[in-house]
Amino acid sequence: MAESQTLAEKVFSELSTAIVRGELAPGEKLSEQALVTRYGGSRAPIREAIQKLEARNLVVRVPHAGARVVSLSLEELRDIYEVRLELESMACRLAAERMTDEEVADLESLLAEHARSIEADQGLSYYQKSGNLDFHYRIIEGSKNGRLHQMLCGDLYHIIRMYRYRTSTSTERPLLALKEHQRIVEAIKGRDPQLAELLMRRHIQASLTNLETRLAHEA
Amino acid sequence: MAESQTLAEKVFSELSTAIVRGELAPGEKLSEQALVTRYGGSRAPIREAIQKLEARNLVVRVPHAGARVVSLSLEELRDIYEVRLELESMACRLAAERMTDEEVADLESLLAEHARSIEADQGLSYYQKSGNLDFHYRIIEGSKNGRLHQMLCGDLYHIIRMYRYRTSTSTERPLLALKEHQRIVEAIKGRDPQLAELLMRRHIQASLTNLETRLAHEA
DNA sequence: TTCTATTTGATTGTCGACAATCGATGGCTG
DNA sequence: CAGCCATCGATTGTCGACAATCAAATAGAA
Repeated sequence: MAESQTLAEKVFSELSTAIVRGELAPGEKLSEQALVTRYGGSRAPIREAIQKLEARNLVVRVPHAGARVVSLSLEELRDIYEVRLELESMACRLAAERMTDEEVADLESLLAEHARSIEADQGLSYYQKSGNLDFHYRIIEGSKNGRLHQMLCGDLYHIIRMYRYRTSTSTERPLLALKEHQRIVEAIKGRDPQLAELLMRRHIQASLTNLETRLAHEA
Repeated sequence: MAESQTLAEKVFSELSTAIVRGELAPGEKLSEQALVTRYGGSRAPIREAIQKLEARNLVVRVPHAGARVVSLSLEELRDIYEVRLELESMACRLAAERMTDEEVADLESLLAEHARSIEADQGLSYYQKSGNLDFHYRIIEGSKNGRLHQMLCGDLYHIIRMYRYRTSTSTERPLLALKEHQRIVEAIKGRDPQLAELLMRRHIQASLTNLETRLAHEA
């Protein structure tokens, strides 16, 4: 059933996950010939896949010189986080205004589930990976702004996740994060856009400083 | 000297300006064959150009069905403006923090020039077109955030300009806009990020409501 | 007549080969 | 020996043709 997608899209999605997972190191060159022998097909769909990756800012392509996996400097990473901080705070404010009561209830039950899985000391890794993303994702969707959703989920998140893989080994602070999440949902439930925005801003800023210290230690 | 650019890029830039200028109507189909006969070359570079246009959200491509010039609904246009409002206000805040004194001085002289050209009742159209863009562009650059610059200038502005062409005939309010610009620069010069952000937010919001009423009248 | 199934036409996706360009290796000159 | 230039190899950009897919027009049955 999933065979209706074009070959270029399949290669694109495989390459995309490979880059995000770190299987292709930042700065590594993507030779069209090599990709042909690996993924099969001809050069045309591979080129198209590479262009799609370029559109998502996962690779950089320079004419007549080929494509390389993007390699961000600390300044560029900070720039991205700065933009994400602003956009996601905005999304949270809009979500407090526009989410339906049902969506808010669903969000609450999601957090309750997270609390249980943490309390049982199970699935800590789950919460770090998917759970955290689920929470943020729902709020972004709750903003009811398609372009905002596209920019955050389509463009920024892939890059952020790509750089998280290298640094996400250190012990997260799931309990603290969960509490922050609960307060945010509370603000949304109370239909307090300004408070919701402020709490989300602080929440992301915390994770930003967290990442910065880790990157500083690494470098 | 400018012949080192690849054919695909040339077609891309020509198509890009054609779309922004409205020579290609929204929703119009872009047949690869037709583009080949018009711009020359083969289908390969044309396909690449179309994909680049898709990356900038100027066309939408559905597999096996071809590419069409993007046609935004009122909701989508509102979404875009909502995001632009937030990002450019953010840029203004950052500019107040990070612009060098020299850049601020240049911005002041630019506004003085605008004031002269308006006072002389000359170049009103110039001010509407390039002048306004120049002002916003410099502030975005002053934010010293490359990603922010890319998102605003690379992705959002083309679409916004595309829809301005159809509605920019009504008499703008250049005098009022100039005054708002001057106040913004004053805030930046005073190194007051919060005020600068607030003023820019109001400034863009005004132009947004302006556009909305015009679109409503048109539809 | 109207709805459905089919065929047809055109458009897009894919392929393999050729030409243009860039980076590297090696030789020549000072 | 250092530095510049030419040649070579490899990679990318471009081309024309073929195969797969979709949309419309046509024919047939209820």
